[in-house]
Amino acid sequence: MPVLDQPGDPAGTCNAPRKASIKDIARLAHVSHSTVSRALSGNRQISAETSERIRKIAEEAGYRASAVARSLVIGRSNTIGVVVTSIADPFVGGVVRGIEDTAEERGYSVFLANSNAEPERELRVARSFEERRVDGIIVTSSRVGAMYVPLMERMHVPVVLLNNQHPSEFAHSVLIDNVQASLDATRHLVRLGHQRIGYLGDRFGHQSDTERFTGYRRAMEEAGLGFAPELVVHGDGKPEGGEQAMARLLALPNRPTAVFCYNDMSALGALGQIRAHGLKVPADLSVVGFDDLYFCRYLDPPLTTVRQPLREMGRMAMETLLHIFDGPHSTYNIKVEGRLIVRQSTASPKQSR
Amino acid sequence: MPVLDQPGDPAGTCNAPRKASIKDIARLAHVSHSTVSRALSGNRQISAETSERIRKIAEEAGYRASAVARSLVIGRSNTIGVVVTSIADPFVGGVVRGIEDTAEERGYSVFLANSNAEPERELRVARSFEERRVDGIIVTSSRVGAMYVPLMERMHVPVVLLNNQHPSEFAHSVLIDNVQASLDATRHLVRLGHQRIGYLGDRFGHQSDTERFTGYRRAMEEAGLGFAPELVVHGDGKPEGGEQAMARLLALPNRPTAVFCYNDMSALGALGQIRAHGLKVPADLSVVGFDDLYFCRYLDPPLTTVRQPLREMGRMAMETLLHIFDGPHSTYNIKVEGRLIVRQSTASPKQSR
DNA sequence: CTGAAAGCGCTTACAG
DNA sequence: CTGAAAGCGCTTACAG
Repeated sequence: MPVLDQPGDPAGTCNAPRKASIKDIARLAHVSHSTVSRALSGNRQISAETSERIRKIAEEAGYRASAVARSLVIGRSNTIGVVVTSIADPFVGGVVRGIEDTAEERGYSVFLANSNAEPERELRVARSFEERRVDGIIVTSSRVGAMYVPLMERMHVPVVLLNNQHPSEFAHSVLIDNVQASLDATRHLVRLGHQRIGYLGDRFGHQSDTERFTGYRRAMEEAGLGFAPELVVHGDGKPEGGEQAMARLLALPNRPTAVFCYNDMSALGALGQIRAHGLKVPADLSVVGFDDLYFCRYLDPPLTTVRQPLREMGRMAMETLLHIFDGPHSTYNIKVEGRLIVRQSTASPKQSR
Repeated sequence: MPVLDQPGDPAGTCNAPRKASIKDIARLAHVSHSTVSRALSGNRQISAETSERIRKIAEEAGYRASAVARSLVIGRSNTIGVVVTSIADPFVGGVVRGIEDTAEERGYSVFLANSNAEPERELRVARSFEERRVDGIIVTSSRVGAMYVPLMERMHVPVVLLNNQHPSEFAHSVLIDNVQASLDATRHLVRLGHQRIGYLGDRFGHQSDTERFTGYRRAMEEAGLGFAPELVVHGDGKPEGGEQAMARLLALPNRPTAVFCYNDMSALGALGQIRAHGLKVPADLSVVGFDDLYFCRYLDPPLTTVRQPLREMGRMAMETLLHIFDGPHSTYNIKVEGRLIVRQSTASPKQSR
């Protein structure tokens, strides 16, 4: 087994000796480092035997090419940056899984960063991605998607917005058809006979919230049920906010018989609050969520919700990036269909008399 | 505003023009690129006015230093690699949040990769991290923690194992005191008066499963309840597996009155199965989980479980890495205390006569 | 206080 | 088929 000489560290005292470089392998193989580079990158000009010999030597020496040196030379890093609000959010987790799976298959590494929905941190993250020379960026659920436009113009790096959208030459997007999905969800409640239907939204003004509210309102109006502002409350997209918002709905003198929630996390909190008030779902109140997170079918009662294909959406976002990498790009705005999954949290309202 | 000349792309036709480099700034500022480098890195030798002037020019030119070039020179990348089974797993999400928050504070970027619990993919990921020249690696819930030892010896990069452990000069670990925690959990059930207590484990042989089983068994024996092999079943750490394993317990002629589950995800499936059999929790069966994922307190009934401080554990893993980076390192084996959170899914068994 | 030079570990025209 | 040379964008001794 070939041994590298470690100049300056003869006794191996230094606990982080230099890693083998292409030059070390060249010396070991008695060829130039250019030849090593070619052999290892599968250049077919190098004779098969030389290639094989070099490859074996490199293997035995534990040589691993430096992606950082290569990136510097070729002007691409084969990395992408993913910025999420919080990776602890199960929606985000599903999406990132799809992104990373696809990236890994295609030889890309992914940088992950949480913005915690703080614009200032999101800016820091964007700057760091820029310094890292990522080849592309995927952003989920940003409230400052517009921020990326100048960034992209300077970086000349494509950005895919997931779960929100911004019209721009550089910003691509993957998102669910929120209006249609929430139209479906609300119509489902209407069809069951509900007349007072609440909307439990998100107070942060995400585009997805606006669109889901639009679908809700449209369904109400087309059913001739009008629009009652007191039936619209806002949480924070998390269980805690759902709890509080639901409390406001329950405090109403004439409370709704059904609630459509912005997302499953909000619905989780809403369900807890309903239970705390001694009410039953769906007997007293029907509840619909959005996302179809993994826990929905295990709740009691199992939650009716709109399924978003999270992994698939993540995959699409990454594939969009890949398309843009190897070709002249138009702007991609991919719209995914949601699907209403009816479970036992929705039923016809009790007869009131 | 200074303008860079873009040699070879006069018309700006190329859609990815070269980013400004230190040389461009040097030309604009009429100084050497060494001076630019020093000014921008805050070297105090450069006169304040020159520094300020250069900084302003760089800012206006939209200059962003290349972390990849810097990494090559300084021999550190200021990145870490995180390998997880699946980022869609809520346990993992919590931990990674803690890791990334800490990394970001300290100027480190994080590479994230899913292993999907496939040893072969885990190997690919490790190789890719090696090529990326990450400064450290954090691995959660690996079943092949031992695999990292040769890798680390070659890379000379510290590895922190989270939620599993391997004795080695290079492998550090952060994990909960599983034996104690499951001792607490099982004793809680014993104290409530349960005698037939099941253990719903994980079939993949994670170290954490072995340890939790040990705590369970010890508690059973110290209570003089002995050990009944038919009361031990195995899921897959996910709701589906929990469902199936629970079905086997419920099919027993003399079924248990309480079940301690390996984790909350398994418990979620178990609860669904219990309900499907028309049984009530806790009246017919008490259930205890492990992890205290965010949904536990919103279940019906809210789940008694052992809280693991996920974010905090992630933070500790990253801090361990940071300690090792700047000092001579001993081996860190950090043990965290779990805490039993008693909710309404556990109660005394019904009197059988 | 500033500059010229060397070098980090690769890739890739350009010769031969 | 292989090598010598240049260069990617930085940092940092070494001079002055």
